Amino acid sequence: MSKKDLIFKSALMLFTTRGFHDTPTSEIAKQAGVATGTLFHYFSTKEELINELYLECKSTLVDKVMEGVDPQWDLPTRMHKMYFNSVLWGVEYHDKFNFLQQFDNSPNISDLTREEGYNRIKSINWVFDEAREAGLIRKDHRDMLMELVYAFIISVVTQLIQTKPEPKERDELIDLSYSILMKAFS
Amino acid sequence: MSKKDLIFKSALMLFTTRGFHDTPTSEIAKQAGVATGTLFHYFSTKEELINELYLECKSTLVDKVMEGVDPQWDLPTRMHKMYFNSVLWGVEYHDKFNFLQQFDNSPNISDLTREEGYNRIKSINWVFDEAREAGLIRKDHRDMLMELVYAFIISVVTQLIQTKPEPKERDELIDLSYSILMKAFS
DNA sequence: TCACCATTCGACTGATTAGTCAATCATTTT
DNA sequence: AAAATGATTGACTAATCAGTCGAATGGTGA
Repeated sequence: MSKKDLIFKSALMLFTTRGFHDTPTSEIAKQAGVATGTLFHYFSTKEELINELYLECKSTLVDKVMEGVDPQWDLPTRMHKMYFNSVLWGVEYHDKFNFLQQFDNSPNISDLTREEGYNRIKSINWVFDEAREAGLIRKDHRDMLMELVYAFIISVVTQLIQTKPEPKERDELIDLSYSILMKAFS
Repeated sequence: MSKKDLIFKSALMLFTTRGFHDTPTSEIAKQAGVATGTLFHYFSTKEELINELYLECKSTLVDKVMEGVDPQWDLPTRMHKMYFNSVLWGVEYHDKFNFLQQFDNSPNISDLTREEGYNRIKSINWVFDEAREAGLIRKDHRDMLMELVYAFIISVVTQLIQTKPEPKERDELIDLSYSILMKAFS
């Protein structure tokens, strides 16, 4: 693992457990096994570090959600796969999941970064609009419904992290929650 | 307004906009119009200040959610009223709403305070147990429903704060989200 | 061999911060 | 009116932190 990645990993862990301003750069460097000078060689400020970390998380999010999704598939199949991937991402990368939950609306992330982050996950939102057009979910109040769908996913992930079921039962729960989602939002 | 309340008010604003560790006590005192010594006369440490602030927020939360809820009403009526009150609380007191969202899981709040905060909102959680007893939801879904309700409330409040609709449309949106929520669990 | 540059190091600095303290000021009690 | 209690002040200090800098290292190509 490169020094840069070691710094990312260390910062991710420390920022989520101690918060941004209560995590000294010296501690990030120490946990990463590098000198502070090295940290500032890769990231000119602590702010830049957290902003890049934020984008890195958003990128792996969209990668995982889109993984194995064939554009040729019909809409319901793609939606189901993406929903499944979303929840699995939250469970498998729950350190990144936590980080995004904590810092998505934090003042440490610049407006520019937030905008760039929004661009990176745009492709996920497209399918939502497609589903509305196709009449799979109700048409009114687009933005609020989207928020509610995300809220739904977040609570499923939180629940799975707390109960830690076996893979088989876990997958069944995700499928169950998906059918509930589709029923509730149609 | 007492000096203590002025300090509370100033700290609430600064903690939510700048974060705990990026808010100097000197700045809290300045915005409150008092000397730093006065702040430390009322709160022996900065930690104590945020912990007391946390409990204060929890208390006004439970007051608002339970406002006008008659124990004589049947369960669905009470649940609907409480859901409505929760969202309205988030909109009306959105500084406190933001604060709790940011600091509910922050390491700055001590375990003792969190426990005390949990005690204060206990009466809200009872209604979930009641719903389970009454067979309104499946027994193993209690925690899941709770997570989902909280996640829903957060996204509805966030949405309402962003779009600032008229009271009539606002109430419609709250009811829409509530009906989706209920559909998910029926 | 040597020049070059990216990488790495960690001691160091200037700035900032939480909390102290000794001194007033205000109010109530005796 | 004297004494006591509590509220308020802000200059001060010891500690901490983000970011700097000059030196050391090692790889690459001429």
